[in-house]
Amino acid sequence: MAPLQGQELLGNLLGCEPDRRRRRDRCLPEPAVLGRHARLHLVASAPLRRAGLKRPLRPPRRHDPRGVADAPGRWCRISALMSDPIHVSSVRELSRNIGNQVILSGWLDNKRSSGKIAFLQVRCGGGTVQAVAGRKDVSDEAWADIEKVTQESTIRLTGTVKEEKRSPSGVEIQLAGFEILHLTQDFPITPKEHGTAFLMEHRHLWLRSSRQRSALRVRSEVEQAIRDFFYERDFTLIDSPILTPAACEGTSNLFETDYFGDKAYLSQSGQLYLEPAAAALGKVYCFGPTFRAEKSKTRRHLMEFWMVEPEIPFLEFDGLCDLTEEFVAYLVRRVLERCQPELKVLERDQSKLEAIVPPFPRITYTEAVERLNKAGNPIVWGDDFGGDEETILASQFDRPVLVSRFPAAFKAFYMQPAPEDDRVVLGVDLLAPEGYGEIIGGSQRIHDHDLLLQRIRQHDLPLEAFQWYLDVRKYGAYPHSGFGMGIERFVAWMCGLSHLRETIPYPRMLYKIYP
RNA sequence: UCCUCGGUAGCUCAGUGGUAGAGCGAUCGGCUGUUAACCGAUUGGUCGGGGGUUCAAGUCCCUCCCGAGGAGCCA
Repeated sequence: MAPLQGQELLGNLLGCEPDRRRRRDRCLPEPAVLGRHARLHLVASAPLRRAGLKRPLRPPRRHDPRGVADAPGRWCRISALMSDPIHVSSVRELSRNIGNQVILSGWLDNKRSSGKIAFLQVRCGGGTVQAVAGRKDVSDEAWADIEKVTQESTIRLTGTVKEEKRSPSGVEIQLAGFEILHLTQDFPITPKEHGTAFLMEHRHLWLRSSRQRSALRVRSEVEQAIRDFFYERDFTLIDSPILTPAACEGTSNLFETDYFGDKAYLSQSGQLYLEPAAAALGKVYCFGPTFRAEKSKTRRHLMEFWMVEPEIPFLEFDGLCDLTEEFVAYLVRRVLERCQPELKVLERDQSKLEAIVPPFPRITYTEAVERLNKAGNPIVWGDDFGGDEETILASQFDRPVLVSRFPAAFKAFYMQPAPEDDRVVLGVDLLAPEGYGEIIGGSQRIHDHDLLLQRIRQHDLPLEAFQWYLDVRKYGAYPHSGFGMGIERFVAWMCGLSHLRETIPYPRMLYKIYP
């Protein structure tokens, strides 16, 4: 129940008849949750006075910030002292405080003023609201402060909330008081344009801009949706280790660190650690940071990124493709449902996202090669796709396409060979539309001990480092499948951003680790 | 690592071998409904570093540094 504030507190408590002799009296719902700054003054109303009760009733919890008026059956009237403004910690709370006095602390986004009127754009709780002050509405001291306050200064303001069509948000605060908590000098990011190199040097301050705030809110929603998706389907979250003794897949470059005299590496995937856990707990997933020391210098790569990886026992390849499709459709729907303000700030073409509904087209690698050749791309069977190939393929569909059954030669060692043709493996990549490319890579894993051993040897991997991984095939082997999704690529797709660096608060890129 | 393009005021950028420029910001003044407010004035420079060609280099050449985009690799 939303706290009752200000004038709403005037009324009769607990389901009694409204006292119609006083216009402002109203009947409160039961139980009434009182706003933080409500001061209760309960007095016996006429029927109780007639019954002989003369002294005021004590309020249930006087000055309790979250007080509940819980005096069931009492026949009494509440009145509130209206002198204290209501503390507001986010501009989102303003729409239910129309007409009330509020007090709000935040940062000054921008200011526009003429000689005798000033408009302040105030950021509070991630959103912004316009505050307006006329010269005569505030004290001389407050007006002097309004005149000298600078962009990104910290301020505290008091005023009345009102609906106002001329305000960008439709709500406005008519200022009564204004106070500078900290006067900022020369905030580097001005309201005009800046280059990305400059903005990245000031990433810690760039976060305050509306587009960056929106992208990070979408990221937060996506991460919440991921956890909800797996929680609702009875998965257990397994936090895989970040420090690992050896390469998980052996192909990519790893960040090396010292581990008490031994070498250790930052994890590039949690999947291998998930497979033993799946034998213990059933459906599992991991979700955490991942590190690749590849010298990739493109808009689609970060050195540190977040990956979610589910692993499902007894799920075979077709079921994996179904899960991939269901997962992506769920996340897109959640973003559309809960991130409307953010998508509007980002000017995302939402019709492109609304089209992301099952079923997704599914083609094999061999079919993909044929399609590419028809489209004039000279790729031959056995080559891996590059960015161009992914874009051409994805552009042939209006929703993500699942490409499966790749040549074993360029895929990871643990992928299960296809039953009909052992030159290809049961791996699947999901290519997103609009040039966003590979979002998900998954596969059915080899569960036969001897075959996996053979693959480890073929890939020249250090056998001793994989003994524990082989144990999964030694003690109760089971078919299983899973996939990995890069959060930043997915968020970039949702937001329509061309570069991953804006989808993570502090991106780590080639040679760049500041701030 | 390779390829391409860049580096000029705090920021974004013009600049034809011949006097270093604009807009924004900042500072000062004006303006009672602004929407990246507007109007006037002021302020602001190691032209990325070094070397060379030239009477003269921001401009041409060499070299190094830094940045952006892409390739490979991948999510």
